Amino acid sequence: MLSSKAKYAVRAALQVAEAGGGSDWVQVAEIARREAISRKFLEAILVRLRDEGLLESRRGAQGGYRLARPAQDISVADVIRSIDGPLALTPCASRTRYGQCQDCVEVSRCRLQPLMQQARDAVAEVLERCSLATLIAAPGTLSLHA
Amino acid sequence: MLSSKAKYAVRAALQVAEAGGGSDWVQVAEIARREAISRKFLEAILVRLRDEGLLESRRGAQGGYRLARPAQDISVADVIRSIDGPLALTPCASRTRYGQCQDCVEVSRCRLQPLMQQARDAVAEVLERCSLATLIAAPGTLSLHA
DNA sequence: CTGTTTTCCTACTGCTCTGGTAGGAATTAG
DNA sequence: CTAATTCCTACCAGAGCAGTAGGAAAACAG
Repeated sequence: MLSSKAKYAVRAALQVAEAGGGSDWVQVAEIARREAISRKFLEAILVRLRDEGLLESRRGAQGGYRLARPAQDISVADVIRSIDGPLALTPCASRTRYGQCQDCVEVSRCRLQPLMQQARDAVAEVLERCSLATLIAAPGTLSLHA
Repeated sequence: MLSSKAKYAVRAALQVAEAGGGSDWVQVAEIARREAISRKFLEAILVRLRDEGLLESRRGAQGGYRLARPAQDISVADVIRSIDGPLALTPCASRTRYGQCQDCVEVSRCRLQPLMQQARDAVAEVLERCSLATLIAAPGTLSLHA
């Protein structure tokens, strides 16, 4: 399950992407209002997305956030990973942050790992293919390749 | 990420399936030894799998656990869901335990839900297709349809 | 240069979940 | 009856989650 932080993050990223084609600065308070999220809580989320290189920020009056890259170059997977970490079900199946499972005796002989990698590939395929632009463009197109 | 409980559960289920073709009673202590899991901890896991209908148990001397169904009729998804709950990334995308997300304002207009369902379908496809029998049979066959 | 807007940083809190541990009751085989 | 084994209840420490609070730092407007 995703954390609510991650869900908020995707929604917030969509708001940023939509405002002025993603090139205008959008304020936290504005996003918070539109998505009905606590402003303070949202702040922490956006700072994280900025630290991960998905957003840019500017302080002060008329400041705010905007996308660091075009909307079609930011996938939903990027956003989720920035907040919740790897998509994989086990550390040993993660490509972005591979690590050995502590409870696994020997990775090379693990019977689950190949399966876990398949599962990771399957979910990554879906979430990496879908960019913020895709999500904005058409609610209809998504169901097409389902 | 899976809990370590869920990973132990899959390994334990494999041990049960392997012993005597799944029809003999296997003791907790035996599984704990072979998989290097705390016996008491494993007990809780197996009780859960039994409650969910995947295993049968018998108390007393010569007691233990065995599969409630043939190994090819128990999927890895079944085991994982028994311990960790739904595979879906959001409640609103779960088929086995559908529920509305609290933080979601209106489900019918949620822009994430279709995508989350795709992700769920993708991971479920992999984990439901793979049974305990599949995992036991061949480490090689798995990588074939990757 | 002053005030206003807005992000940014640090710290705190209450709650639930995770990963166990402990002790003993109930049941079954021999 | 005795030994083996599951089953039940309770407990515990640490981590993570979902926020909340207060103010410092920066940028712009005038």
